[in-house]
Amino acid sequence: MNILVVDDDKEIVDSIAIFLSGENYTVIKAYDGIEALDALSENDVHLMILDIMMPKLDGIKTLMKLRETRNIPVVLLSAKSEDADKILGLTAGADDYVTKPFNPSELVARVKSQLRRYTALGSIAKQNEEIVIDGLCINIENKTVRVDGEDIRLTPIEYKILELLARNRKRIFSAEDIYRNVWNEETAVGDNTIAVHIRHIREKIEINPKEPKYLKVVWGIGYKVD
Amino acid sequence: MNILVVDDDKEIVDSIAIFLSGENYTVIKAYDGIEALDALSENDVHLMILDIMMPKLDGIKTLMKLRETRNIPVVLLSAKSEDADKILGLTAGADDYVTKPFNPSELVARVKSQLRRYTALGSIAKQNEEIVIDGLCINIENKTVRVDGEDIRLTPIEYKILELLARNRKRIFSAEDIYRNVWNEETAVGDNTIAVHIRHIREKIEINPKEPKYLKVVWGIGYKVD
DNA sequence: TATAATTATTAAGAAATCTTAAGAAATTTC
DNA sequence: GAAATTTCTTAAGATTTCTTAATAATTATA
Repeated sequence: MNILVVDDDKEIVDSIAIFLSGENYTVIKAYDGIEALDALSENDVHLMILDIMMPKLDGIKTLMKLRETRNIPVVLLSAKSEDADKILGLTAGADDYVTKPFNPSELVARVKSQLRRYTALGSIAKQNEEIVIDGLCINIENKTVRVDGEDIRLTPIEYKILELLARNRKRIFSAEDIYRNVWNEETAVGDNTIAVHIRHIREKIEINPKEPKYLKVVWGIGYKVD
Repeated sequence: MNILVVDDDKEIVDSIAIFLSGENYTVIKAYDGIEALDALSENDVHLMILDIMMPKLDGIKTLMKLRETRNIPVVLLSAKSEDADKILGLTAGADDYVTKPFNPSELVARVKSQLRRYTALGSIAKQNEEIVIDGLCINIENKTVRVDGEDIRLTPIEYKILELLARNRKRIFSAEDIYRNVWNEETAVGDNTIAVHIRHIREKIEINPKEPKYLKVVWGIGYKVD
């Protein structure tokens, strides 16, 4: 679970990070609203702890901006314990409100409580999303693939590559693009590794791998599904 | 939306009721833990506001009893503002904690916040009595499992894991997912616990654990029942 | 057409993941 | 408080998946 901690006071961010890390959460740090929004778009954040008073973009505005697109739990932090502020924050779409100075264990307990509900059974409102391209059918939720009604067994990496390409139909991905998206790392793997995976996927989903119907190569650029 | 308000102080219950009614919520009242549990079984309650210090059955015990079967949001009320109590309450499965004396508008804001999340995620819990998957039959109410008509004895954790997977048929749960749902905690690194429990469950419910019919592995991702 | 560049194929060893077993630690039961 | 049960830890063995490397085939271009 990835938690984004946002406060312009680096000491506070660091101390919160220590407590959360102790509970095996991954912590991402940001020091103002702009940085927070950047971090949100670049990472798979599951919960945000957000200070209200910050330079550039304050917590409430950041929260409202976030709520335009995302629904993750947000715990507001503030020095003010004015009821009016709490109400404003909660009305703006926060899930909880903690006033400074706070007991770190209480904050951790509140984080757990929010995550418990958010990730609880079936709560993650995943609709049964499917990508269908001719006879190729990818079920995102169950991570299953069918071709002409027949179930296909893909390995985790094979599946991720196929989902990436199918999700972005007609877009061309270089080997490097695929690597970055699937492995989430910088260190490059041997450059024909991708080719090998592509071959394996083709072997499984194509009638005739020599003349791929789904997974096509674009010479000198990369691969695509169209 | 129906809100159950529980406090042994009738004045408090009444004043909360006035504020909630003003927001068009329907209020159900109870004055101790026993009454609360009765009210819960007799009404379609969507959220509970629960005082901690009460005669007969205190708030924490009431909450724990509730959590055995239901998942509605619970806001704890307490005169103590001790952090230890907050943590205990939140750990026991509460969704929020408000200390007396409180600003009624803040309480209403927190109620709204909880309901927003609860209803947004479509958590209206369907409590199916039984899950049947071929010869596997799980009775949710009695927490019993039968395979081909024969009773199977599972330990509490084993049962919870199986129910989780069976309730969400075909959905794949990583070890981390299972951990979060069953233990309400994050996984420690290098943990093999889930694998061992899976093995034990298979030993009990599968004819041939080597070729599981119900509890299947999805390599590199997790486990599922389908 | 010859040549260089890129992609495809294959097989095998390396790495990661899962299974199994056995015993220790914690909890519950009697 | 001892025994039984349940849960967790550890580690070796089995299986699956990933990567590498060497070679073949294809495409573009000079």
